[in-house]
Amino acid sequence: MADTPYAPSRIRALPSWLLGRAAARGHRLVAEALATEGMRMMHHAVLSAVAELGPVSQAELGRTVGIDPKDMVAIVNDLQGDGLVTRTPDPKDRRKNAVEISAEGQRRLRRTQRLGDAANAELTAALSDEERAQLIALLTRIVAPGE
Amino acid sequence: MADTPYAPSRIRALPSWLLGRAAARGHRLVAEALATEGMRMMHHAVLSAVAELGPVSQAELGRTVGIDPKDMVAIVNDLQGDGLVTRTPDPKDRRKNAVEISAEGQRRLRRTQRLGDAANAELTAALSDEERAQLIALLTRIVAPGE
DNA sequence: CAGTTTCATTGGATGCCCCAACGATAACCA
DNA sequence: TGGTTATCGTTGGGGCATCCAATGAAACTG
Repeated sequence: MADTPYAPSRIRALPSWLLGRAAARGHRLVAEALATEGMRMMHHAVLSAVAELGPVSQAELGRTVGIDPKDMVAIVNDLQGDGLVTRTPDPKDRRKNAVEISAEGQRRLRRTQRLGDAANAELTAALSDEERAQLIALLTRIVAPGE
Repeated sequence: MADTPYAPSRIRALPSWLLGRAAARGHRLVAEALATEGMRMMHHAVLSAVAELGPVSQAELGRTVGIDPKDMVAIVNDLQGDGLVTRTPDPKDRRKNAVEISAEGQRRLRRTQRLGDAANAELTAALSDEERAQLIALLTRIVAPGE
């Protein structure tokens, strides 16, 4: 301990630290890319989930994307205000809103998906295809440790 | 595109998304561990950097750890209030504060380092030693793309 | 010596996460 | 059936981390 007086920071070698830094860079790159279409990351994630799940309740959207119901209200409000999704009462369960993507939402989603992919390509530009696949596999196991 | 109607979310396979999720889990694990010593992540990081760099200005600390000067003021205030660091005016440059770790700060740092290491072990528990080293290497290249 | 830069500090804004409550509705179960 | 429990959307509030702008003091530059 005392014999390593000026060792390079232990913290910088910790997975939690590296993950935080890498995530920050990824967030910045993606956010900047999406901003050119006036979209934010969580809005894009929700829009993508809506496109994928079809008519879906806000609660299920929140579980899928990992967003607090409180924040989901604001996001769906924004998406609806921009005409990207529709929010209609579910006739089968009148508690729920059936959130569905609109035609303009699909067009917007195609553009933002391209932007997101490009940002991710830049994020992992230093990696080969094989290394990128390795990283994704390792991260997946860290994110869902029990599954 | 149209032939994958219910494909699992594209977003969940993006490095930026996985990094965000993994970083969130790492942050949660480390923060919970450090909380048992009444410390927060950034406080621990700054304390570790102070121990490593010796008497150092807040600005250099901020550059090392990647913290906004505004936040550094509050963190050093807390660390000083807990008697973990000392903040004395630098005689050579009266703009700077010379931040230095105290004896109690070193004791605290030893404990929080153990806690941080344990949390990181839990974070990467699903990985073998070799995979953990791979992950660290890949993340390092993502964090510092040009270097 | 004048202009520029750095430093510590303050102020303010934003985004994400968590907890609590509410009225309406649905599901469960005895 | 009726009474309890759970879910849904929504509103409210708070904590925490990150970021940008500005300021006065001090140092550096040419």
